[in-house]
Amino acid sequence: MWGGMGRPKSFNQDEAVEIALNKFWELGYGACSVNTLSEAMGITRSSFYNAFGTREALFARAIDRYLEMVPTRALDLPSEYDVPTLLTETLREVCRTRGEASTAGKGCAVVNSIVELGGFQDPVGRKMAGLILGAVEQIEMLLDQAKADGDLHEDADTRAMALTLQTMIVGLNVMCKLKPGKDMLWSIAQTNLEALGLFREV
Amino acid sequence: MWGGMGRPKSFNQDEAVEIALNKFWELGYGACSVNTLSEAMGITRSSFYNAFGTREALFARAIDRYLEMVPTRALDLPSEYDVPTLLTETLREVCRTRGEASTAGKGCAVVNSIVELGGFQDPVGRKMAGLILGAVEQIEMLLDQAKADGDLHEDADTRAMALTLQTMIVGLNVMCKLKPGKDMLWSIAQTNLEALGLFREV
DNA sequence: ACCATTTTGTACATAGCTGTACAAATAAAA
DNA sequence: TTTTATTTGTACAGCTATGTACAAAATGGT
Repeated sequence: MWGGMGRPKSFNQDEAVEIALNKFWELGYGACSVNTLSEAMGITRSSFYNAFGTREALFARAIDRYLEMVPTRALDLPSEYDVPTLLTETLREVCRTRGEASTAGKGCAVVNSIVELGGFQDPVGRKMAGLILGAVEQIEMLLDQAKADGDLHEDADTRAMALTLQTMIVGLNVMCKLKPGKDMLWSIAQTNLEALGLFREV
Repeated sequence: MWGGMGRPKSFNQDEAVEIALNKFWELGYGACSVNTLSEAMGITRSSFYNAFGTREALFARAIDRYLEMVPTRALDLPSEYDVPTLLTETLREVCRTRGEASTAGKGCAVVNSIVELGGFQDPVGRKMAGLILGAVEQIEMLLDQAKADGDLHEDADTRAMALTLQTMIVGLNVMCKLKPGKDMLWSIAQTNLEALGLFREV
């Protein structure tokens, strides 16, 4: 074979994606120009276009990275808890994370994108909307499991309950922008879980 | 006194504010340049600056206009209904309005602004956040009334319930961006009201 | 007819963003 | 050392946004 491996990148791709995620998260998709992003990454626009192609492609990678750290991730993983406890503890974690002073008011990158991009109107927004609707289905599966476990009444409408829970989670991701601190958020989550008969004290 | 009344405006201020509101609502604050706005209004940028001063000042007027038509407005007005019925019917109206095909996915202008502007971080966002927190207090007052009327248990935490209801309303204003139609939204609202013991069939 | 007042149209200077193009730099392989 | 591959720095042309400035236009009062 001919040819060498070429000049190596002067930066770490994954670190750059992480930086981009934080910018997108903090400022929103539209407010993050290629200038803003590449400057934050410490690379030139030239390298940006070379490495990521388009801003939208980078955004997709940034969201993938985000999904690895989202506080509701526990709902997708196998758990040792029963479903009500899993939901209670996951929501406690959501409230803790979203109320934290260090990430004050940033909320959820997916929710932010949906609102900013106009939801199903926009191609990127549709992808984000799909993530939320997928999460609803996952919660519905958990609630069906709870029913099978005897943790939920046999005639409970798990689809409606799942939608309600997801709506509260989405709501929390907006309410956390009103003022810092987890107390208000946890009061909301706890009231909601209790009303649905899903609250468990560990 | 000297001087005449000067050249009259070639456009209607209130109509212009209404047009601006629809643009802000549809595209978001950041995406509405003075160019975009004045073009939609059918006036020159010159007239724009003359009539409204700054984009932020116009936004404030647009939001005032919005608040006159927000579907939760009924909660601030005197009502012939008891509190649970008022809440049920208001939420039915929220679901109807937000699910309408004609305004598909626009959601709530206040919620959109809070998310876009970063909530309490931004001066404009803080004003919007204040509107939501004020609405929570209004709902709390209504729930206290419900308690006095015997429509709510004496030991109900009206503050926490008000926060929960407002969080659901905020959530609905995001969920309506996922797909059009009122059915999903009303399923959420009904489940929530029933869980809180506030649902009333008319 | 003239004046004072206000709006409107046009122009200007400054700045930022976009995507592309191309040469310089860096690395490995032949 | 030469060749090939890739990244990086710089530059460019086109577009858009911003805020200001100033003359032209339109009105009522004197």
